[in-house]
Amino acid sequence: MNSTDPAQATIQAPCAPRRGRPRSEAAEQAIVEAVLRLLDSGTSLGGMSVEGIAAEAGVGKATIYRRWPNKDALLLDVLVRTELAEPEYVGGSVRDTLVEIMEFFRESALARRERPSVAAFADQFRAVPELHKRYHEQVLEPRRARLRGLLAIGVAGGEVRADIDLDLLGEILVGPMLSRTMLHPHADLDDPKLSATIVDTLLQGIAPVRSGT
Amino acid sequence: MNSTDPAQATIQAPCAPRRGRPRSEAAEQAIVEAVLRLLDSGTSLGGMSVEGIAAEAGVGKATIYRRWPNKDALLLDVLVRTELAEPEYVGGSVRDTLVEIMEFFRESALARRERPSVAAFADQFRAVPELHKRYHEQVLEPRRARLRGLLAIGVAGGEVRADIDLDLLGEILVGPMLSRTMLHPHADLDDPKLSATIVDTLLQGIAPVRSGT
Amino acid sequence: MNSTDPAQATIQAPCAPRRGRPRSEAAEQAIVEAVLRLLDSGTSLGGMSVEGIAAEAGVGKATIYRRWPNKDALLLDVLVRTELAEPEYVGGSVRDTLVEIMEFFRESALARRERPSVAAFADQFRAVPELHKRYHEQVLEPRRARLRGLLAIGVAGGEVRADIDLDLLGEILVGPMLSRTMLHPHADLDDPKLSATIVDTLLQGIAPVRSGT
Amino acid sequence: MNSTDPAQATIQAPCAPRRGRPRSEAAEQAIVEAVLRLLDSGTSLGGMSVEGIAAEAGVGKATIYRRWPNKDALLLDVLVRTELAEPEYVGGSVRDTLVEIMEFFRESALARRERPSVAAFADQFRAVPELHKRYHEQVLEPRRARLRGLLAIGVAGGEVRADIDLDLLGEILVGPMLSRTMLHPHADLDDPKLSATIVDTLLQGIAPVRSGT
DNA sequence: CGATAACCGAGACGGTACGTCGAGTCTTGGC
DNA sequence: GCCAAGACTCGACGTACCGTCTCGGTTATCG
Repeated sequence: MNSTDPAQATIQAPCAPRRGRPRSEAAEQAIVEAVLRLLDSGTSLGGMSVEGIAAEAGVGKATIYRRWPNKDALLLDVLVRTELAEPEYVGGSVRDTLVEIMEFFRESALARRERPSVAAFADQFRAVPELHKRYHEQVLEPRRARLRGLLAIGVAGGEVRADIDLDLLGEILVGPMLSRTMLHPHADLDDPKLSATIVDTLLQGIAPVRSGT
Repeated sequence: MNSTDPAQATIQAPCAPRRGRPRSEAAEQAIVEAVLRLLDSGTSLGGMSVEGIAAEAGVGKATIYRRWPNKDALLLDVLVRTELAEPEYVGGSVRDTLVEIMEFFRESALARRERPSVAAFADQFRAVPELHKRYHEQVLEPRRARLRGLLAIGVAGGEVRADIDLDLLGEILVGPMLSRTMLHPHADLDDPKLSATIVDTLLQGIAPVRSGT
Repeated sequence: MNSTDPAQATIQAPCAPRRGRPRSEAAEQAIVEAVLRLLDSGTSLGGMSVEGIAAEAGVGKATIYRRWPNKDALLLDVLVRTELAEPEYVGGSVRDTLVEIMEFFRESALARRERPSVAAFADQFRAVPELHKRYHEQVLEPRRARLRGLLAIGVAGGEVRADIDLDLLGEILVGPMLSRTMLHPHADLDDPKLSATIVDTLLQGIAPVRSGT
Repeated sequence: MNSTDPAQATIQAPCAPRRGRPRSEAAEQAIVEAVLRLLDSGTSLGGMSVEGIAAEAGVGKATIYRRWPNKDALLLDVLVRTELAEPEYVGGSVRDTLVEIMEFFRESALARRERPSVAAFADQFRAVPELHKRYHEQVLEPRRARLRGLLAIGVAGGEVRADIDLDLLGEILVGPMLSRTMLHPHADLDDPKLSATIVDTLLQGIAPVRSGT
């Protein structure tokens, strides 16, 4: 990822006009799929070029720039679109649901299509606030809200202590997955017990069982 | 950050020859300092160019490429070199030492010089294993070992449960700092109570104090 | 003049495509004129850089490389384009026409724009046959054919002996001009009688008038 | 051939110092031979680099620059040194001697070692007067003087007309060889009758035998 | 139904940076 | 003061992309 840096750019999803020939739905799809195909064929997100994408998609460069203001916006959009849909967590104890959530993160991280990874944008998030804003609004905040809701239920049901910052809790939970995605991209994510271990460790704490016991 | 991607590159610190005019120590320093100076003056890590660095350092491009195989290697090297030195954690309870460690991470993340941030490399770590290897060996693994040692003391002293994967524990601890650096680079890191909160949350667990007790 | 030597390069005049935005006629002209302007301002052909030309022309380097495969091809093309147009030699005796032709060569050699001189390519002609081929086809052969035609008329009209290799004759005639361009570039070319002297010397021979006379 | 052009450089043969260790004769020879060897192995004069020469000669670059002020000076020096020694023209008619001289030129042009050809310097002669001066003094002028002497004998003996500029005559004679070296480097030089043809053509003139006869 | 506005693929445009190479100079240790 | 080796600065090479701008041609919708 680079762009010439000046960190301006207004990141936005494709914006529609009103008159004349309408934009080709097919072209848009071809572009996104071309990115995915290139990713599959070994190109890293950062090593992607708009020219390459256009060629792979059989599309003119202008057709891309008509839809996204720049390369980063396109790539981030692909990232957002390929975010796995988080399942509805309906029944069960809060503990079990937390494990389910962690499993979702683990599988997301494993997913072949997860390759367009947030990692590629971490640096841009700092430099291009719009980029971060978009990802935050579309992915991070909804996820965080959902988690907060769940934990609130846990608090109400007595499964979770009431004096805890729920957002911080989310960050702690996500920590290991994030660490393995960002800092140790070759780390092992295959162990299906990982999620349960994390949740239980956090629930029980790491200090030996207290007092009277 | 980009490079032409092919993810080959042999990342290594400048390797010295033995015959002929020796490499100029001054030049090397000038280069690293030029990077830092550019960072200060607003250039983002990703927006840095070798040509700009050479100019700022008053050095020929070849002098840079003689020492590092490409831009990324140089930038990573600067990142490694500017990593704050982790203090010796000598006395006190394990809990207090953990808080100190977290404070170190928080301050690192805040530090002006932290701007050459890991975030810029997260994507490269996936694509260029040598890059990751170097960072892992020089920064991550030492840090992890230190943490493991400390937690082992905690286990021995009865402050930490014995049945926990210490590396995983490290990942959990670091989680919030990582999350705020990578995913929420504009997040608040100023609260000095944050470290204690995280450590204590983890020590006590988030489930209400357990029964019979 | 140098290039990295390997003497491959396919020298050709700018070749047009058929689809997409057509090549800018203006850019092409700007490039050639920039070369000429630089020549005027003192830069020697050999000391010319593509970067300098691009800058002077207000054009991207790629725009140059899109049209010519390398620096030498561009420079040769400029040389060919600035070759003075040989006048039509219509009336008069063959002797007078030969003098006219020699005058043309003399004036070409003198011409300000003659500065992009063949001399700069003499070495390349040996190493890069395509370069020579192009110059031969576009400049040398037409000139030689014209000369051959004229001399043939001379033979028919009894002004020139019939047993002479007309191409060799051409080489002999051109000799002094070539010598002064290549070996004695500071030699005197101002004497307007030079051409007549050469032609008459050659017509009459250098041996004293023969026999009966 | 290029150099950064500024056409200054003081061209001179290796100039000796006075104190300390004397210059290695062997090194000098190794350098010249390295150039010749590179020429043999296909490198063109223009495509030669000082670094390559130094490597081929097993010599430091400084050792070269201690002897010649720059690349062109070295190359010209090699050119001058490899100039074939012109034979003594002792007996026979002036016509026969002229043919011998032309043969010498033809063989020089053919000679394997003639590859370090004047052609490579034609452009530099214009831009770097010192370069031309040296070649002129060491090669061209002696040759011209010898020719002038011979022709003077011819005039005295009645073989050559008295009213002719002898230097111009030399240029006319050399013309075809020069043309074939410079403009038609792939031209045929194998015909041993060529020299006689040129000389006789010039002696007799190209106009039909004159009147009264 | 014909005009017209916005689309489309292709590819050229001015730029910036890449990583490499070479020129001519400087600096080691060693003879 | 020489030597080989190889550093140094500088500047150009030819390539690759960026984001923009034309081309000629196509396709919906409006008048």
